[in-house]
Amino acid sequence: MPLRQQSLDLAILGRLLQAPSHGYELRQHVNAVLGYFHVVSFGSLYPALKRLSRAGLICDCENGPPRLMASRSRRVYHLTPAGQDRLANELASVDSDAWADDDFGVRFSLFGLTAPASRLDVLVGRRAYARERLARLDSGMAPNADRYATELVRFARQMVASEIDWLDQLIAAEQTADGEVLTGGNPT
Amino acid sequence: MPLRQQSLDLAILGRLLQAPSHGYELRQHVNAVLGYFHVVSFGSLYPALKRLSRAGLICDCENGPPRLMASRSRRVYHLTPAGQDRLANELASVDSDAWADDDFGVRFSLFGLTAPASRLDVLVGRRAYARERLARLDSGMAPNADRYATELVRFARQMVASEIDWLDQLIAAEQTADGEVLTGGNPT
DNA sequence: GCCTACATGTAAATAGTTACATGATTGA
DNA sequence: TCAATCATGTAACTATTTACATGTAGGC
Repeated sequence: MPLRQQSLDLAILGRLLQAPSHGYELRQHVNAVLGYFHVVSFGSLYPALKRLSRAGLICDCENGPPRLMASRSRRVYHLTPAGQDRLANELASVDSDAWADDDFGVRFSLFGLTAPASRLDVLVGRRAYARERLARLDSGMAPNADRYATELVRFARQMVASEIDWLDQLIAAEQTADGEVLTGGNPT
Repeated sequence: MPLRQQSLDLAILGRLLQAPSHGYELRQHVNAVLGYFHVVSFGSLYPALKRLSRAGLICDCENGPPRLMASRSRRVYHLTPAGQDRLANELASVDSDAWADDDFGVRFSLFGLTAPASRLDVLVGRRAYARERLARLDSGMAPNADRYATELVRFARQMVASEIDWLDQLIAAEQTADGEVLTGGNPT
C-alpha cells in the first residue's frame, strides 16, 4: 500500500510546516506516523521533493541560493510562502478524497494544523465511508461461501466496526470541547 | 490498495477450483471476500485471465476449442490439470510472501483448499509479522509528536493488536481440533 | 424495440518499486 | 583509516488505473 503522489505531497508540506527537515528524516517521520497505512520509499520521496522544489513550494535555500544537484550532504527543506498557502488551501478543502484510504491518515496526522470545522468534516466523511464499507461487507457475501471466507469477512467487519467506534468518540470529542481529543484509555 | 498480479493469479486459480466462473462473477466474488483488503478492477482482471489462459492454467473450452477473441458473451473459465498442479504447489509453498499484506487475505480465503500444516505456517508467520509491526509502532514514535499524530499511532496499535488476538484464537483452534475454526461468537 | 444491467476487452498514461551508484559523517 | 550508518539520487522495469469502446441478455 503505497502513498500516492498527491497525498505524499500533502504529508511533506504538512511536516515541513511543523519542522524544516531533510528527506531521510522526513521519511522516518512519515513512516513512524503513517507506517500502519502506507510506506514511503526513497524512490518516491526524493523525486517528490524535487517536484515540490521546482514548483516553488519548498526550498533548501537556507543560506544563499539552492545548491546544485551534485552535493550529497543534507538538504534541509522548508516551506516557502507559496508552499504555506498551498498547504492551507489543501487542508481547508475537504472533499471525498479527504476520507479515502489514501488521504485519511495523512489528513488526520495534520489535524494539528487544520481548522476544527474541517477536522469534523473529515471525521464525519470518514465515518460515512466506513459505514458504507460495513454495509457492503454485510450484503456482498455469497450465502454458500466456505468457512474461511466467511471468517475473513467477519474479521474485516469487526475491523471496520472498530474504526467506526473510534470515529464516534473522536467526533463526540471534537463537538464538545473544541480541540479536545480522546482520553487515551485502553479500549481492550 | 490494489492486489498485485501474483496474488490475483492465486485468487483466480483458487476460486476456479471451487467453481468454474467468468470474469465478471469472479470479480464480484473476490471483491466480496477480499474487498476489505484489496479491490480488483476489470483492467487488471481480464488481462490476468488472458495471461493465465495463454499459460495453459485455465481454459474456457467447455464446448469445443477456445472461442476467438471477438465474442463478448460470457467466457466461463475452469482450471486445467496444469492449473490444478500450479495451485496445489502455490498453496503448499509457504514463504514470507504468504503473510505479507498482499498475499495474506488471498491465502486465508483459500484455507479450505490448504493443508492444515500450511494453514498453521501462514497464521504463525502472519502473527510474527504483526508483532513486528506492533514493535515498530511502539518504538518508532518521536517523543515530541503532536496530539493527533500520537492518537493515530495509538489507533494503529490497537488495530494490529486486535489482529494478533484474532490470530491467537485461530492458531489455537487449528492446533487443537485439526481443521476446526472460530465458533463465530460476536467479540463486541 | 428499447432500456438497463451484464459482460468483455484495450490502450494510453502514469505511477511506483527495486536495484543500484554514490557521497558524507561519525566513532572506534 | 576503516566500517557502519546516514543521506541523496536515478533509471529501468513493471504494474495498474482510467477511460473508453463494444457487445449481449432479459424485462417491459
